[in-house]
Amino acid sequence: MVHLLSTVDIKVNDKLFLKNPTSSELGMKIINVGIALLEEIGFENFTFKKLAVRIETTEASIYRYFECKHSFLLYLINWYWGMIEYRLLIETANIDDPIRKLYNSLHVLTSVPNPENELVFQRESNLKSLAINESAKIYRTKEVDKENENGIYLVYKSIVTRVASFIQEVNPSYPFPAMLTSTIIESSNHQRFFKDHLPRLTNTLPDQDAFENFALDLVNKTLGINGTN
Amino acid sequence: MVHLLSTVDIKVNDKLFLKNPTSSELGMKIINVGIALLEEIGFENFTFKKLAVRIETTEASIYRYFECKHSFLLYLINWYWGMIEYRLLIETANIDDPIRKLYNSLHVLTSVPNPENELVFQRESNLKSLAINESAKIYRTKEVDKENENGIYLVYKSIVTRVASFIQEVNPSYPFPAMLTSTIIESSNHQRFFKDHLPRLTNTLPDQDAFENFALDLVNKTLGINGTN
DNA sequence: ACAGTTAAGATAGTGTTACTATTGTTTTGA
DNA sequence: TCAAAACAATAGTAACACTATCTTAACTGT
Repeated sequence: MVHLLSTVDIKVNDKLFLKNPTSSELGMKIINVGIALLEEIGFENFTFKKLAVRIETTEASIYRYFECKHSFLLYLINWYWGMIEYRLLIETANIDDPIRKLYNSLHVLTSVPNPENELVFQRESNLKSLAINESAKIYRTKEVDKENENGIYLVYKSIVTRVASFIQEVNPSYPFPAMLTSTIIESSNHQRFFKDHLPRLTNTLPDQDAFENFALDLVNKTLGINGTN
Repeated sequence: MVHLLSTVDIKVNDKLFLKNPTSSELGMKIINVGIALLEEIGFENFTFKKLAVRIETTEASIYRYFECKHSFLLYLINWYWGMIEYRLLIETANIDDPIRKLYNSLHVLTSVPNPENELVFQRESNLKSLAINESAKIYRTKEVDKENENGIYLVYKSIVTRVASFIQEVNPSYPFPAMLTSTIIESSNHQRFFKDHLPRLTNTLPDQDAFENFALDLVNKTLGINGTN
């Protein structure tokens, strides 16, 4: 057993790998250097060959861990979702006020973690970038239904279901809790992408995280919460 | 000159093609059969070779029109955006009430056109499917900044700016008009995708278009519109 | 200490993708 | 009717996405 990615172990659906990468040094290198390489050149230009060169191993060795680069990305995004779910659990534990639970959840879903500040998970901010830049590509494929049957999206669905249940506690008559939740998750990612690349599609506020404010305002007004944050 | 895609001609940024496909029979075949093939096998599995076989021409001939399959998809999505902008223009012309303009805009952005009902544009519903399934992939790449410099996203930005201006007419103090608009556009696409493939991420209403209702509710409450639709 | 297993490295090979280049034939429009 | 453009036919290349095989290194249990 080697040094882990973090103090808490995130379980990832075992259909996403051929051999568990957290079980070996090479596996960990694939993950860590893989995240960096994906960030650097993007999913389209990413190949196992390039990754193999960078970590001084061979394509064949990487293929012993992952079936293809699509599975690899799915694995990493699943890891990211697992992390979000874990943080959601912590940040809403022992809180009774449903509005507070919802606010804390929103923060977990929409904030960008500070790299200096990664207490529980290493590479949390790198995985966030990955989610912002690449996550939209993973399920918009012809294979989504098959993957879904294999349980690949369970964690994502569980996150949405959990936050949707907080929304229903806050406002039991609101008819679109899951839609609102998944819209905020997806929107968080693409608005952050827009901010960096297509700023006319978004709005910024001086010295503030505009998206967090946007999402909070949206939720408050949509659910009829009139308290001050 | 051959039979056009529609009665109104949509101008698409000429950096997206090498030779204008609307100017020839073969070009039109590439577009029409290309849309169908993309719908059938998805962007990942789509190749110019496969398209060439289906329309009984050669790869080389298709390459005379488009640089690569990414440009081809961008071209089609730009066509879609052009169509949306045109419909936006029509549906808000000669209307003074800003709320009505906004409602009509929302309908243009979020509704799925009936294939029987394509008055102005052929393939409008096919292009809508294409937008739902593939549009999220086009700008999440390392080339987005270069493309943006070439004006590829001008039409999308123009759509957002236009609807954002209606939002500001309705509620001048709302601080996130562009964010709200682009969130609704993107959300419309991914919620429709979720509905078909990952239904637990969304909500459905019996006998109604849940997303249109969700978006309308969102806008009404966010902007403080309290009239009945 | 040694045999057995497993992981990884090294190397090679295959079919497909994403193009580019060339040459010859047909179309068309001035 | 003649010149240019468009298209078809064919060939070729480098990279990509794998798969297979063989060897060496490392660790495991008795």
